[in-house]
Amino acid sequence: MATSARYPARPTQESQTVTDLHRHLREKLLAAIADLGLPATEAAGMLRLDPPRNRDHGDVALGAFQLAKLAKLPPPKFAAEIAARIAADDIIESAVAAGPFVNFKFRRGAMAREVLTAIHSDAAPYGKAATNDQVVCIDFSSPNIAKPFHIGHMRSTVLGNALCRIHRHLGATVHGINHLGDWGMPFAKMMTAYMRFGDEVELHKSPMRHMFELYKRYDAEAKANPELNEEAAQRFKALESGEDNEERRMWQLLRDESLKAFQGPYSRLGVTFDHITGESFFEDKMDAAMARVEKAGVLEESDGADVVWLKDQGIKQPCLLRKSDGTTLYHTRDLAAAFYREETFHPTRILYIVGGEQKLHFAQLKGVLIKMKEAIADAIEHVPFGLVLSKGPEGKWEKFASRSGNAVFLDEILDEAVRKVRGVIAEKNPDLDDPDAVAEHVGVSAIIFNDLKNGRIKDVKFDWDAMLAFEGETGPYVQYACARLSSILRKVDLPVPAVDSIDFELLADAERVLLTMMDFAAAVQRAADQSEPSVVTHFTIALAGEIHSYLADHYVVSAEPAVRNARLVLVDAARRLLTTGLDLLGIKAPERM
RNA sequence: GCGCCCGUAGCUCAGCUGGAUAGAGCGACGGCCUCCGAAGCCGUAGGUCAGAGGUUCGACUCCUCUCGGGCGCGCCA
Repeated sequence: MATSARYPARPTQESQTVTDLHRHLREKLLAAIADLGLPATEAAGMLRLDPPRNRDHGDVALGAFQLAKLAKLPPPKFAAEIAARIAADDIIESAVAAGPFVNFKFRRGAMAREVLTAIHSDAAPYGKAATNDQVVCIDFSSPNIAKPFHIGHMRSTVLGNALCRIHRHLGATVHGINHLGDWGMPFAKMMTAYMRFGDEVELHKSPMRHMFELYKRYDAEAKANPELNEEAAQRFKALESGEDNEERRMWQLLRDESLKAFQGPYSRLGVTFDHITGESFFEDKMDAAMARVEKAGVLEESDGADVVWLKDQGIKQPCLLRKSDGTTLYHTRDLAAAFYREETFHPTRILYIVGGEQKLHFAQLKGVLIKMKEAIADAIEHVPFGLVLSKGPEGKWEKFASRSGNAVFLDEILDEAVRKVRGVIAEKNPDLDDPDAVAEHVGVSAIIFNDLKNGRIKDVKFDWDAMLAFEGETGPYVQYACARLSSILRKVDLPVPAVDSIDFELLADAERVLLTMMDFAAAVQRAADQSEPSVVTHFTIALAGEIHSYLADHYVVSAEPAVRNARLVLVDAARRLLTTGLDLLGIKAPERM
């Protein structure tokens, strides 16, 4: 599909952020390649510098296969020719041919200077892209507020929050949007349930619990009484009529109470939105959206419903935009939302952080826009994620279902995590100030971190033990590194020296830490390009591991002044970078824990 | 039935859009607190990358098929 100027292709690996050291090496290599008589542009495209699997080989490696073919030389011979043409200088320490590879090493002092200066510079956040014209709408969390906030809602919330932060860090204009499910049949069912079995006192006392009870009761009763669903459909029709009637007042009441109840989990998770525009927000915009579809000449009637066929795009199921009773659907509202966002925000990307089971829905949404020849179609991007599974009675992993009652309220999980952290604090750090606040913070972070650790497409196996583990690759592990670094800075009780003032050569023993730090910018960029926050999560784990390892046998406080100063800058940089990394995930780094 | 996703160590997962001996954490076993936080560090054991073909100089990575698990498929969201 051709992309318009308004909706340019996504950033590619080529434009990916690299350090000045890499740029320097790349220039040298291009000169060497030119010296060997290869066509410059073609060769430049083949010039890929990757960190070698085994970092003992070097800091970056060039696999010379493609270039050697272009040069009509055997790869080992070509690699040797390249290596011979890269002279050591104040940045490059060595270039060594190893079979078909060329391995490069940067000077440790140059590496330390580059990465530490960049981290300490206040001009721009480390890892920020030079320019960024992207306007990114992120549609996330978007819970159906007629149901309680449970573990299943957390993924979209936490993933979307992290993606908002990551894009902002890269300098994009971001609109975080909570597209609440506050319209349609689920809401009508809740209204019906409330009017039949509800209790106003209970509703105000504990809205989430009460609505959960109503939800379960409705589900059970509707199985025996299908007319309940008919009543709900009628109530939805009455609501959508736009008249000031009982349904509308009921809708308002339930919506207000739900929204209030949802503030609890949101504030605990530290998640905020730029716009809370639920489906109901588009109530008065759907006629215009439908008219636009009609005008494009793609709307067809089928069994009394209005649909758009997408067979030419390989989608067999039609997209339903209006039911035979005249009411609207999920698709209608998403379409109206897409038009609204286009006009209001002029986005380059619209990310829908919605479970993978809705893949067809978003393919259809995009398909309709493509068929209508709407430019916004190019911006539509479904960011799917895996299900949350729980262990069933027979030990099999199965989908959480709120109706079967195995749903776990998010608050319960957070409370459990906080309780456990509180216990750890009592044991390990009994003198800590305000342990309850720290426990709340570390416990909640552990849950968030756990959710952002694995690739988003994977199903999450809900496992209390893993969720509440605080050792190894966990949130507390990374936060602990931050606390430990802060502690060292406190103990030294000296201002962190100016970066320029230290002898960078003294940090040669921290090469693994420095090398890991250099990966940060690329990690953030990749996380944004692929909508994959776990890349950042893994970065924080890696850096925490390297700094912990370094600290085990490199003392700061007792080192001689020149070494101490250099290490202070390193420690401060590691703390800053870990803090930034965690911040991108929506987690704060504690000074003490 | 059709479409899509997943399958890597006992468990939970990485593997940077094909590259050099497949890496972590947990669990197991063994070490390290008379210098900065042991929520830590160091080491040992553990893998025919589900299976079979194919493409390639080179495949965990791409293609085809098979097996296993999951999700989706017209008036729900």
